[in-house]
Amino acid sequence: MPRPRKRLAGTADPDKKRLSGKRTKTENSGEASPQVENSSPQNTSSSEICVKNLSRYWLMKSEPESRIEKGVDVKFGIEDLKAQPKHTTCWDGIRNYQARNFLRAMKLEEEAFFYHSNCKEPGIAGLMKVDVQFVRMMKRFIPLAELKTYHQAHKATGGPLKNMTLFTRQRLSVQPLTKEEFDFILSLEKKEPS
DNA sequence: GCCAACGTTGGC
DNA sequence: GCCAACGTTGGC
Repeated sequence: MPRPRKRLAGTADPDKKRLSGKRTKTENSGEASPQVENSSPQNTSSSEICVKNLSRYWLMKSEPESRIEKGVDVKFGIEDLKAQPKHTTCWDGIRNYQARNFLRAMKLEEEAFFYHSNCKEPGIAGLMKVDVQFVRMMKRFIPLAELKTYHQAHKATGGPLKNMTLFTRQRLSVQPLTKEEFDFILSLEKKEPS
């Protein structure tokens, strides 16, 4: 069943459902499993993503445009994050196992890109730190199309975005980035839009 | 709004 | 455990 991406919750709200909110029976393993940070480096999935998991940089998707789902507007763009008390929100509403495991693997203060999805212009809008708090806008919006162009080129040249999860794992709403990917994307801010 | 990709469900 | 049907994600 639905209940996709982010649904906001101010700092002040204790009630709301947390990201671990139990739903149907199918939750199995995911729920019971404890912190990922504990000694056991249990494998989440593909080894490749596991490795990235150690990189401690993230990309999190959210929809900046209004869309009603089950009577609730799922809109939550970077401006909405900024508008939260303390610029902070709690990232709930994630059901996909893999995405949830990544949420659990995050540590405070790690950096994450805020990605706008399912909208007119998809792409990376800003920076957050895990907490989840707004840090700053990108100096310029980095469109998906531009990232895709680099991804394609890097597949041939072995550049930093050659394995970017955004393109290799479609539909994953919380994903890890390598330091190389993260730094390269930050470097794009200073470049002219391609 | 369309639809490809892909995750989930459930019958067998 | 297989796999068809179904539901969701998200670009275009």
